[in-house]
Amino acid sequence: MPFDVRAVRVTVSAPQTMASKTRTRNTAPKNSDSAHIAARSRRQEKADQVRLALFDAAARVVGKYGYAGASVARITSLAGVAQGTFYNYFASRQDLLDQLLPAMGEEMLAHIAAAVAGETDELAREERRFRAFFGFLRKRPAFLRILNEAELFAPRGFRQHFDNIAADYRRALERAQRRGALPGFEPDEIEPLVILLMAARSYASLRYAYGTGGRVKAPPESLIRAYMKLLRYGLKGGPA
Amino acid sequence: MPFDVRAVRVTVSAPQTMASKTRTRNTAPKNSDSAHIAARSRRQEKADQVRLALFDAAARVVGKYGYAGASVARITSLAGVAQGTFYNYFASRQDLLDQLLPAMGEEMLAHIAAAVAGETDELAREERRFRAFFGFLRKRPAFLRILNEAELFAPRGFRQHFDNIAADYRRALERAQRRGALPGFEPDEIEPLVILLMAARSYASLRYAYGTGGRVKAPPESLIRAYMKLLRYGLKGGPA
Amino acid sequence: MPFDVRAVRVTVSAPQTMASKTRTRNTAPKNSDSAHIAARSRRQEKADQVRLALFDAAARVVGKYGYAGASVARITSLAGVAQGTFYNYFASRQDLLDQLLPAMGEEMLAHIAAAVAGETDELAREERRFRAFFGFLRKRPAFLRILNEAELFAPRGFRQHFDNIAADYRRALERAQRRGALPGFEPDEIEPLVILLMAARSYASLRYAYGTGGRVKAPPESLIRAYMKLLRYGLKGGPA
Amino acid sequence: MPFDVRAVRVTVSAPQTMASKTRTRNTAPKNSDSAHIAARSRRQEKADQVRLALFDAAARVVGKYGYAGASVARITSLAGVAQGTFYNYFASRQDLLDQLLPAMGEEMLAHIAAAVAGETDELAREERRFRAFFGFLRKRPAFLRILNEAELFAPRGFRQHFDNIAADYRRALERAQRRGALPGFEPDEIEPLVILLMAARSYASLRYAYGTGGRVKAPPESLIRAYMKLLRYGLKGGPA
DNA sequence: AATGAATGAGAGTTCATTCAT
DNA sequence: AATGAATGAACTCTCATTCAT
Repeated sequence: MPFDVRAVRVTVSAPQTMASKTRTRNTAPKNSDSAHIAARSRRQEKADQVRLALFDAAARVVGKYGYAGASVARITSLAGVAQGTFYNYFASRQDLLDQLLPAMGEEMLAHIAAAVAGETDELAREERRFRAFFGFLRKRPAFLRILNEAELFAPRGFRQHFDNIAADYRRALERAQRRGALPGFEPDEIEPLVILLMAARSYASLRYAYGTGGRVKAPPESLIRAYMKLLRYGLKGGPA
Repeated sequence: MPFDVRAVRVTVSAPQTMASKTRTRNTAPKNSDSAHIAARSRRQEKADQVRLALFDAAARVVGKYGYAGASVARITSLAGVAQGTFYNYFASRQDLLDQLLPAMGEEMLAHIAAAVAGETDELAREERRFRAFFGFLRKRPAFLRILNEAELFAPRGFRQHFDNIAADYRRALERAQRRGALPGFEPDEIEPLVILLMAARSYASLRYAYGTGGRVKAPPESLIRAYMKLLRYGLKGGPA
Repeated sequence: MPFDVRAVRVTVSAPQTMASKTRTRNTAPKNSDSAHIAARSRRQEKADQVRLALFDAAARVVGKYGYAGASVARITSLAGVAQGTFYNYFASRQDLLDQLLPAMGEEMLAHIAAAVAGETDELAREERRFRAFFGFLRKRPAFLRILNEAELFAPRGFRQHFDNIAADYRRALERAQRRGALPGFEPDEIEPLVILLMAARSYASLRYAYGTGGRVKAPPESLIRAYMKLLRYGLKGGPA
Repeated sequence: MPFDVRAVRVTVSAPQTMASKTRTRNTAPKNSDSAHIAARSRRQEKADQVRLALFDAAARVVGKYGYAGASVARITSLAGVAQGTFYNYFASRQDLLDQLLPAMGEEMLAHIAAAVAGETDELAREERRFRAFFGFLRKRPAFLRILNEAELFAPRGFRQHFDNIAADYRRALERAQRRGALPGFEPDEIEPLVILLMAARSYASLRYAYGTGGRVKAPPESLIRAYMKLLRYGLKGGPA
């Protein structure tokens, strides 16, 4: 299944204006009769397709070979364009690599938000988040590796993603706290808490989600039970 | 401060038999008069020194430049031997890299065990473990980076270390359970629990320990408070 | 200040017929009612504008980045047209590059001729030429670099310019000789003499005119004094 | 005819310590028994050969194709070594390219000094220098192109060479002045004079020495006559 | 006539490993 | 056992030119 265009659009547009040269080329359109406009938009469409093809190819390649194995040659070959074409869309290999995670991260956020909707109990919400995270991994198997390697190979992208997710998580916990959940935590403990919850997801995915041949496994129920007991009762794991 | 020889010895022997050709050279003793034995052991000693110098150099280099920057040239140069000499001691660059983490991991385990000794309350023990982990990072600053990058650059070593630590942790929790702590967890939830606790350490170190210029920062007390509240009361963070 | 249109026109026409496909398009007039003629000339005017914009942009770019940095992309971008448009006006990048120096050279010739006008003493004329050369460099800073790099990057253009300048110089010296100056030189020594005088200008500009940031410095008076002493008295530098 | 080893040695050693990594590698010789010493010096000899082969190949390649055509691939292929070997001897392509001209320049200086030796009349000395310059071009045909292109493609090397030559020339003229020649020139006019004389050589070589197929032509006698008349009598070319 | 995306050959450089000495 | 020079495959990136629109 290829990339979701919309999700990509949203996030990618931001770094584009900062670091890459795409979309807003410094072309001075001299002419505006309708034929030209039509031609331009047709070209724009084509360009979007190519850009997406590169994006998608990169995600697959990183998913399969890791960032280290994601050479421009492999990516363009999979996308079906010449190597040089790559540089019409991205300033550098790193530029694309850094866009990968934030783009998919947005998609993940949306996926999780949808899963949580309607649930009001905070612990139940967290369980849904946790499950939805793994659900997303199965939907986008490449994401598992992209996420886990980005810290080292796409640090800018990782930081951006991390901050995105952490901010989102933080807002959620703060809302919960205002509703009376999490009564025991001080304000300066919310961020550490966020880190710990993100850690759980990440490490659990590392341990339980990697299947063979790029496949992503569903986590065992024991993991989810343990996670929920920890959140509900702490280390003792049960009431009293 | 260079590597602790003993710690290295212990752990290294394991991967050696798997992947490297060191230590157990097939130097069949052809002669056994004492002069020869003395000569051989002197040679052996020299060899151990070189081996250790390479090990130590590798740890420093990875600590400073990361695995990706740990070229054989840099390691041998720091160790003061020729590049070719490297291959008399390790089968490949990867071979050494994979030995790095398990060796230091043993040291870490010892460090933590010492910190926990004498404490009987399980939650207090865990707090000591958590603090001792960060204490070890400060004692061996290179370990922070070695640990966090090993998963990608030294997967065999990472797995071995991971299993070591997890097994140790598991034994600790099982003992605790037998003593009546952790009453709420089923046997098959112990391993997930171990993962979650390891995750906390690792992610927290990622977020809070990296200082500038290879320095390692002490974690904020708010992190430790949040961690302990989570373990004591779960997500609600306090009693009732 | 942009290019002087007239100067360009004059010179450019020559290489055009050799190497480029411009100006003399094979647009056979199929119809000759005045409306068509007017339309055509309007189009012609537009085309000349584009052509000139490219020319001007190229001169600026070479002046700033050198021939090596004068990519078609940079030139067209500065000229405000698409890359492809370039090839409607010039057969190749090299084609334009080779036209640059001869065009500016004509302008230089005119500049120097104006400076010399009215002076009859040959040595005084040469001093005026020498000074006017540097004056022109300050007027058209880009020329300095264009001239000095053309030999390597636009050899055809350089040769053409060189021959232009040398022929002009030669005519001047021959006229001077007919008026009784330069009595000691044989006819076959005039050309070498021209070379030597051109060498002086060029090397002096190389050594003394390059300022920082594309600025052009005025040469020191000691240079001009030394030059004039050499021409007046030879290597001994003074009478007796 | 390959490079003159001695000439190369002398000059190259200087930039080596500054910019390249050759010769003085950071190897810690741990052992000093005579076998090792012998082995080392044999290796050193071999290394010198390779270095020289690369140097020589580079000179030939630049002489034939120019600096722009002097790719590492071409140089190593002509030298008969692998591309990677190049980087055992030079920090970069540019590093070697910048060493080319100074090395040959030293040789040129020696050549000219030999030609001038014994002559006391300054004008006669200058004629010998002028002729010897062209003589050297014929002896080392590659030098012509190396010299003329270095300014643009090996600016560091050019500057070094230029300063070398200019300093040498300057010393010669100052000596001459102390002996009573050049009475008309002020001290601050010596440097401009040096520039003008170097200009003459260089431009004359540009105009008269380039033959077909890398051959170097002898300059016409008319050039030398014109040069000497200019130096003897100034622009009037003859007495009175 | 104008556009601008696509092309692909070729560039310099790195580095783990080998191997003759 | 130690050496360190040689290797060569693989990498990222540039840019003049083409051509469908």
